[in-house]
Amino acid sequence: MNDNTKQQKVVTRFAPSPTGFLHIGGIRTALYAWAYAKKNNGTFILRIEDTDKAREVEGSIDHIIKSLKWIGIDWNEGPDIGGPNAPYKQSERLESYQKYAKILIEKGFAYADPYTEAEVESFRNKAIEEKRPFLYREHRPENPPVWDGTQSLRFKVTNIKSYEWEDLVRGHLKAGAEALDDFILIKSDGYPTYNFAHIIDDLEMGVTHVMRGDEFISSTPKFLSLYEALGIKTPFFATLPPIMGTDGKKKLGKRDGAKDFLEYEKDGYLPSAMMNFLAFIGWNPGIEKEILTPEEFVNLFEINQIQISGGGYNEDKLDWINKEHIKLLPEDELEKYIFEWLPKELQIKKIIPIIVERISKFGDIKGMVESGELNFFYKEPEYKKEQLVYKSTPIETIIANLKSALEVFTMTEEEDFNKENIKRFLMELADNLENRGQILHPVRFALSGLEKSPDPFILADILGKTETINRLNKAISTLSS
RNA sequence: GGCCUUAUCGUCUAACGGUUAGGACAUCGGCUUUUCAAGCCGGUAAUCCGGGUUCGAUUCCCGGUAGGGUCACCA
Repeated sequence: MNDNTKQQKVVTRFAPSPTGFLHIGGIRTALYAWAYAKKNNGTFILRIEDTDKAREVEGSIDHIIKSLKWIGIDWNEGPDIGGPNAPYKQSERLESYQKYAKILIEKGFAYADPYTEAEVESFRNKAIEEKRPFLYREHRPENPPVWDGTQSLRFKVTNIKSYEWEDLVRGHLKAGAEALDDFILIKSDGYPTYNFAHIIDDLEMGVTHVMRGDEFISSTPKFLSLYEALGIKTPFFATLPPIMGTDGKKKLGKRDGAKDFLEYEKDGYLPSAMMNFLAFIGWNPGIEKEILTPEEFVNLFEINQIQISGGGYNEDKLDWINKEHIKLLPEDELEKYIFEWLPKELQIKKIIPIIVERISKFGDIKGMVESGELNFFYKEPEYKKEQLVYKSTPIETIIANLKSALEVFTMTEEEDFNKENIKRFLMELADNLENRGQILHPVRFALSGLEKSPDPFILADILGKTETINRLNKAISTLSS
């Protein structure tokens, strides 16, 4: 796009405000900024925009850090690790904002707001009533008082025009002069607004690429006029597409069901799968491969492949991606990951294939454990006599079949009692019947007590010879009673 | 209401004027089969509407429609 882009070192940032948990929208923004910096051997900064004391939620910063770390995003500079441009919390950078505020006042680009909040509110209401956009500058005081820090400080727009600019994702963008107003630089409580603070911070931290959601397009003229007044170069802008809610209509937000990002961790999704999933909401590398490791994603990532239009997300796809990532896991990691979710009694190697094979039925591993499908292992199954019967097979036949299975199992040596042998023995018996279900169904049911479960071979293998025989005996006596 | 912005299968998307409009998820069917899954194979399914530019528009332009954003001492 611009030859200079390649020359300078890329510096990106993610700058959330600590007003609660992060949802996938925020993480996605962080992910792209992180990936872009990483791909270009640049710097990725985490900055906390805590200038709104009223909305601040205790513990948010830890929560943000935890969320980012879980998915595998790391940063070169941030509030927890410091860096050359410390501090990384806006509430600790007040002197900087003061400094630039004074420069703006001196240059005639800022003035104190003499109105009370109620007065401004009435101006606004009048504009709304008249169905016009609210513009403070229409009420700009002629002789504003000297700013003493108790009033809010406003930017004075002098160049009222329609701005046009280039966006790395959206291309040519513009906004009407209505988007330009005397916005507040510093609030009456002494804290700067986002509009002011982020520009100063980006300047001081050397941010080269600003990535954010499309809700900032309309305020870009404000930023542009401030860059002009300060006489500083604008960074590159990359506007990210919104993530829509599941209904595909409204933009995703906390009020319409956006989950705390860490919920996905609690449900047992794999962080690499989550990253893969989020990467594709709003970006596409143009190849057919869709399962990407974090490394592959970073290497493939390009700003010009970021989507323009908003996209919804569907958890079906997330479940599928999760399953594919589970398949990618090396054996030891797979075991570690799965065991984390299993009750102690279920933490045995043989159960792993069952989980890998059947997880997509439940979406996430937490759901699978909670379904009770795995309980057969440590809980003696309970069932009714009829449940053991396959279709309309006579009870006597079922009993006889269970007895022949029992006989074969009893004769099998402990060390030969494995899935392959069990299957071979059982299938030999089954093939002599008019229907394989006449033996396979009752054996499976005797072992699991479930209408839907893994096959009887793996069940017997996991339970072991002794327990398998116990359960078959129990089934036979249940049927005989 | 002003300003801005977006528009391809149900969903996420590929296509940078010429393709039988491709892929993935979902869905449907088949195979497999003791159940539910999984796996393999196959099918259905899309360029919002109307004008223009062009030999030729999903692609470029204009209008309409629909969605989204914004108009805070929130970010």
